[in-house]
Amino acid sequence: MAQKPSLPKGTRDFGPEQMFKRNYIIDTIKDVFRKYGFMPLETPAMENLSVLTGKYGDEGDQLLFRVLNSGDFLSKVNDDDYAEGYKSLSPKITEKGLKYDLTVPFARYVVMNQTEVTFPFKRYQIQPVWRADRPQKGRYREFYQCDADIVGTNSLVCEAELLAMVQEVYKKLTFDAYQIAISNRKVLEGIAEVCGAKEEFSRFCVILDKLDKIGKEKVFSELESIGVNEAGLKTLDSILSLTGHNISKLDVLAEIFGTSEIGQNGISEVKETLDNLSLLGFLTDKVSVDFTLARGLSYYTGMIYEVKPTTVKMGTITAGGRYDNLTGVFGLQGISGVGVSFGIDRIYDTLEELNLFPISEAKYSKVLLVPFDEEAQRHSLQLLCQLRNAGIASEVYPEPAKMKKQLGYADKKGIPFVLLIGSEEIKQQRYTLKYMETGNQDMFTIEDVITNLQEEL
RNA sequence: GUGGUUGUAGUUCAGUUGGUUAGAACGCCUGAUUGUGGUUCAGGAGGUCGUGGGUUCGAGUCCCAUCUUCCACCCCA
Repeated sequence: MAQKPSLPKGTRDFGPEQMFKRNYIIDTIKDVFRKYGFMPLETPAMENLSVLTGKYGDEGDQLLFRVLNSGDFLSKVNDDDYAEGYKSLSPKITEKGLKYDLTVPFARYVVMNQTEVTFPFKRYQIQPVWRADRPQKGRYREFYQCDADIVGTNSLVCEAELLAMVQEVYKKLTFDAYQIAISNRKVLEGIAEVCGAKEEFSRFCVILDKLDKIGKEKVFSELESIGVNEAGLKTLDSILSLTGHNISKLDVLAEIFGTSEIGQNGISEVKETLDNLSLLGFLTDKVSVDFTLARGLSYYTGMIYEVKPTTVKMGTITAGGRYDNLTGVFGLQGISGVGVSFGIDRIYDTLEELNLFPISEAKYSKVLLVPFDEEAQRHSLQLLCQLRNAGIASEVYPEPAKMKKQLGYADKKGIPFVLLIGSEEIKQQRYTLKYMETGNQDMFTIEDVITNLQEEL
């Protein structure tokens, strides 16, 4: 029974062309991570749900993919569980889930291996994660994250290093049309405090973050609805109206904060991060302090940052921040971490849109051996062996098909050379090497073929 | 989770107010060309019209459900 195959919603295949480009991005990021001293880590696709739930807020819990228990998953369920609905039923039939991000599994790893890891621990991790979101532009249910985190130190040198890496990665990708927005949860808390929204901090953040999307009026009216009074809005207005250089904005904000300890604290963290970044040799003109930057999962506690393209309509392509006590929920207190996450899929779309992928679309095979008959095919395998031993990527058409077919294969696959092997060649021990682009061809011994191809490399 | 949108050949898409046998381009296969690809020419194969119901003498076309695509919201990479 033939059935049309299909993919689960929000998932994709990556064909060879796409993989070349994806690998280009991933390799570039990986190189930079390594250069900054990060070590690789991988964790399972699945985690126990106890590890995942409660770490991403209510929204996040709903977006977790749950894996149904194997076997008779109903064996532990009775009628009462069923009657009480999914909240009661769910924990009895599913105990594992697909990972939602790389940070929480990393925290789990650090806790489980705390005696082995050397702090500060710097690790990078490039793996798919899954979210049961409704797919949309630049949003998939399976997508790759590309994280680098440093845990076990409070130093703001880490923040600066991560921001430096961001700039180095995009420089290597020849992508320049982006801005890094930075802020600090403590600065936001300070703002909430002076605006009288301290009690509603998380809702305050969510609303504030929408500023560039829905505009000031709507933000203000939403803030009013959570109890921010007119004086508070006026203060906020003056903060949002701040212009000029990063440092001068921060200085004015410090005056507005007055005695708000947490706010002052946040400001000095931002300043120190910027200072460290310039000591590392990076201009801070790509970085702008943005007091409306409030996003981030609920676990961020200190510096936060996100990168957006400026000339392409695209969401955040890189984001990160500091989380003071992520390992705390797993029983390891006092470990602070800070990380950054590159969204490969969105970077891909951005580079594609701006035509920034290198033109040299890598093709693997340098030469295709084209045998005319069974005897030539046997002969070609020995030549293939010599070519490969010489380090030349080469392949043979696996059946003695018509030359038209074999040359067509080389043509479509973009293999630049073919080596024709027929009875005449075997007799002479000289083979016809043809350059596909021009159609020029000549006969050489296998040694000369190898020399010629090596010169081409 | 809310609102909208999409689905016809391998791919991109036509298909009139419901009316005979559902078309095109590209791709694929064969031949022109028994030792020469990308060009050209000739011929050919390929479709349960997303799926399941319903209305009708008759459904690719209308209705309902469901899945899928894309977009916006919530939220997020």
